[in-house]
Amino acid sequence: MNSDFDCTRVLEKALLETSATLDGFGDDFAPQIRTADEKFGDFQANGVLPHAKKHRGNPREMATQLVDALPSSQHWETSIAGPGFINFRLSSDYLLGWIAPFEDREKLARAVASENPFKAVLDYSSPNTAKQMHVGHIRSTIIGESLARLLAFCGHEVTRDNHLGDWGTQFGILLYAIKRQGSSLDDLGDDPVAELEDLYRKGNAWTKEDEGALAEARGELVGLQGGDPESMALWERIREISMESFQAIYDLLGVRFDHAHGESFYRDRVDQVYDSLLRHGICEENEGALVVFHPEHKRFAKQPFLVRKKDGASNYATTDLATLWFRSEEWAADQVVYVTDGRQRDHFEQLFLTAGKWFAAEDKTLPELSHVWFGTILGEDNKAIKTRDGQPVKLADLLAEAVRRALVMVEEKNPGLEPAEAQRRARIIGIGAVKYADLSQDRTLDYVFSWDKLLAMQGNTAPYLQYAVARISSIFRKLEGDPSSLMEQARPPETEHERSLARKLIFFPLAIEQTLRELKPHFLCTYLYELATGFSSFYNHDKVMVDDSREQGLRLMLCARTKLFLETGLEILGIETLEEM
RNA sequence: GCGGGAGUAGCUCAGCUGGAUAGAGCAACGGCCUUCUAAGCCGUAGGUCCUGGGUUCGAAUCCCAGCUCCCGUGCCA
Repeated sequence: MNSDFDCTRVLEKALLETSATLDGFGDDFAPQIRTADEKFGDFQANGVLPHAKKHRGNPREMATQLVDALPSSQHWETSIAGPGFINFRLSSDYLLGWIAPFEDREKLARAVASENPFKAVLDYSSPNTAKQMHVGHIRSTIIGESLARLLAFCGHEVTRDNHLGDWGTQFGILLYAIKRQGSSLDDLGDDPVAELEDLYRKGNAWTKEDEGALAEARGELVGLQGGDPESMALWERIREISMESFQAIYDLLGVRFDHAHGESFYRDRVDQVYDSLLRHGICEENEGALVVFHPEHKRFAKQPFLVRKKDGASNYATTDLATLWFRSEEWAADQVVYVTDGRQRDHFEQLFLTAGKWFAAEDKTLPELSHVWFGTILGEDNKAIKTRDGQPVKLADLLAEAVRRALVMVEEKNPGLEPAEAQRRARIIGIGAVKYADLSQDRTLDYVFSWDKLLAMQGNTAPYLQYAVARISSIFRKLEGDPSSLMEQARPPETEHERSLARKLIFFPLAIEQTLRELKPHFLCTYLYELATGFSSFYNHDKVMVDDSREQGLRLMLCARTKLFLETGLEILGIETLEEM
């Protein structure tokens, strides 16, 4: 990130350069620049207080000493308040100077670009084949996509991998059910994946009540794993059918992957994992299974990480290790981000510990590993939505309902709009609403599924942000004259709302940094919402179409920059915008 | 049992890792459309930040104890 882009860095640098010249300050001073309450200023430095405590000084005196020594600047005014806060109020000229250069996406992207770009692999969505996606799958897909876009926007090289659950014991039962029922996979009706799910349920019931059926299902699994051509062909077809149904949802969501190397992709690579772990003495045999213990860890010293079941089969620990190896070896990943449910935290902690030892033993550099976990979507009973009992809402149905509700509003507000255009707007608004509803909440929190929560279109929602963008577009449509030549004449912000909006704009880098640091999109959502409220307030108080060309120039510039930041931020969230709503 | 997450306005949630008088949205109430899109703006009301201690200039945030809910804890992922 460009160092002038983030004002906190500019102020921090100024304070540090000054404090270094002062006798009493020492070299351990941390300015702690934060955004300030608007009534105090734009930024504040809190660092003098703890610093004074540490050095047994008087904080107010030390703050005074520091501020007095600070070279006078045309860019900001300083003041000292309370026990020793240093407040900075940026000058109007500085605000204008900061905002003016961001004429387009390119200039913004260049300011954001990381000095140290790396290769990141994002592992997200990851549904199970032969099953429909339901609301429980929405979080990984949406959060993962958003983080992929964020990393890419910050200049990193991103590989998106859909780690499908396409291999495992369930296929024995499913193949058995298909053969017993004599089903044709090419004639499963309108909703083939629902049909597959149904077949699995039947198969499951049969194997539970009948020993013979269970044995046959196991036989099917062995056959599949042994590469039996007929079984393999069925399995392939199941994968295709599933991918088609997933793809319809991904298309609607605007999600795309570079790869979909599911678990099956690694089925021939797991033996190498056992061999290597055994050779290095990382795993051991225990109760017939191969397990990894971590004696140095208080919990995982006793709680094993199973890498091979006692029947000799691999499990997800094995494939995850093989997958990580592949991503490191073949894709040269510097970072791997896993976006999954929080209930898998133990698994990933053990995976990371094991991988650390394994890579070290193999003398390989371990990529930086991040488990980006999220809370569970709960049913009305406060329990996790389960596929088994009670049908969870299908993801396709949720999205369809979102579009339907948005269409009602679009038609109400634009009577006579062409149906195709109304449909297009409804899709962008409805899907945006669903995505934003999920992304705007801290991902680690559970929430209870609610149509009204996910499909809200008023207040802190995607449509509100999209609406701000649409209103700005409308201004530029109606403008007579050349916007760029008007903007060149812009005077500095003066009115309360001009200043307030400009101030919101300069916080953009902070929001990006915070979101990136924590890999939590809700920080960006909060920022964009505040930017949009700042704009709405400005819009209602200060008319853009005014006679004074310098005043109009500034207001147009504020509109243009707000639009760019909102569009860019929404694009990172995976939310489309509209010229007209 | 052990480990983890959560508890903030009637409801849903923020609160930038210890800062100034705790903020939004929804719901409620009252204003604002012959003026750039009212999916909006302005205002009013609403709080023992689960409870009790502690640490200090200063705590929703940190430490201890307790209460409630949720999750994980060897062959699912």
